[in-house]
Amino acid sequence: MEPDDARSQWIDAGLRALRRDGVEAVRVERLAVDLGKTKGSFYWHFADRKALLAALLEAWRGRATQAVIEDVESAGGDARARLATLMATTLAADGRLERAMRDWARGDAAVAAAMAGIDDRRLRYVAELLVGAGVAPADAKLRARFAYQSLIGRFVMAADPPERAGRSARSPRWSTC
Amino acid sequence: MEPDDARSQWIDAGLRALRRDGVEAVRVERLAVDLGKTKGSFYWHFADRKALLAALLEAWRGRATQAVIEDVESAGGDARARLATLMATTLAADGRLERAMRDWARGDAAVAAAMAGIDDRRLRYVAELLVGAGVAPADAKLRARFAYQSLIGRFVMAADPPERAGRSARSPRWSTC
DNA sequence: CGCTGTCAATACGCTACCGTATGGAGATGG
DNA sequence: CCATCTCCATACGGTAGCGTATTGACAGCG
Repeated sequence: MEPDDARSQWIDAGLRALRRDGVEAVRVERLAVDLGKTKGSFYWHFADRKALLAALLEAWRGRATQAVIEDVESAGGDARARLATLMATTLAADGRLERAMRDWARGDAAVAAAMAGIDDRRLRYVAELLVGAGVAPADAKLRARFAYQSLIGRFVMAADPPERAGRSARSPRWSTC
Repeated sequence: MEPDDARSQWIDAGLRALRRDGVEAVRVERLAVDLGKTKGSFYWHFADRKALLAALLEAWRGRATQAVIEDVESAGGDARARLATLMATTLAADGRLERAMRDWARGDAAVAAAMAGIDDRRLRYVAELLVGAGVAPADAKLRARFAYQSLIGRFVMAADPPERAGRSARSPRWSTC
């Protein structure tokens, strides 16, 4: 977990490549050039390219949901406030990695399963917040799904994903839909 | 345009590969095997792989928007009915090609531009239908965007895209959101 | 000083592709 | 009958990338 660990360097470089150009760009020899190392190092730390990809998936999974939820929870406030925090956080987030992961999920069952789990977790969290904000439980699931899908759609549609769009005022009025 | 035209066969095979496994899977020699031909044929009909990809983009662009809109328009009914038709049609559609195109758009400016144009066209159509259904023009754009994004999100999220889900009853109540 | 474990560089073979060059079969017209 | 045009097959050279094998640098330790 030490940041100067060579293995972590490979993983970081892999995540950068994944974020920038998708899974197909995660190439052992390219990362080696990026890091100023050679394949000899890589194959010391990883069995093969597949092992690196697995590590990337795992690294991302840890940060994908837990971090955001914890941030929102720690920010406090009532359900409505936390919902706003969540939306602001998510809308301001960089969707590139998310997008690359989703691309990757098509064609890799393990990644697809991880994505499905993460989607489910996020959906349950949003629905829970909605219920806390006074939405009828039956409607909450539907609305959560609708809102979440719209968010994903936004990320996927964006030619150049938000990346830190600055103003978040242009966003739809989530809480009123 | 004749369906038994050899060039069209290459394009169809390319679209199949694109749909199944994304742009990266559109490989000249693979398609050649699929078609029981060889590269000699391919390079007779296309200058290079890039030319095939351009043809794929063009082929898809023709069918992506125009066809759906024409279908809905020809089905008739008032704006509300046409909106329902559109939703039913789109929800029942196979999103794999759509998804592959969107993946492809990240990393290819021309594809991204085409996608943006298509998104815009669809959005304007949905907004127009919403206005016809009595929604205030100012709200129509917002709602159209929200609904459309949600649709894209649905396609992208689906681990195994609808493909022809049979029942479309489980879908959210679009017209009431 | 040797020994050993850790990490990295170099060199190699292999596969999957791309694009080109060339030849050849079959039709069609003079 | 031959000339030409269309369409495809075969053969080739080149590149990118994977994974392996081998060697070396360096540190800690006995």
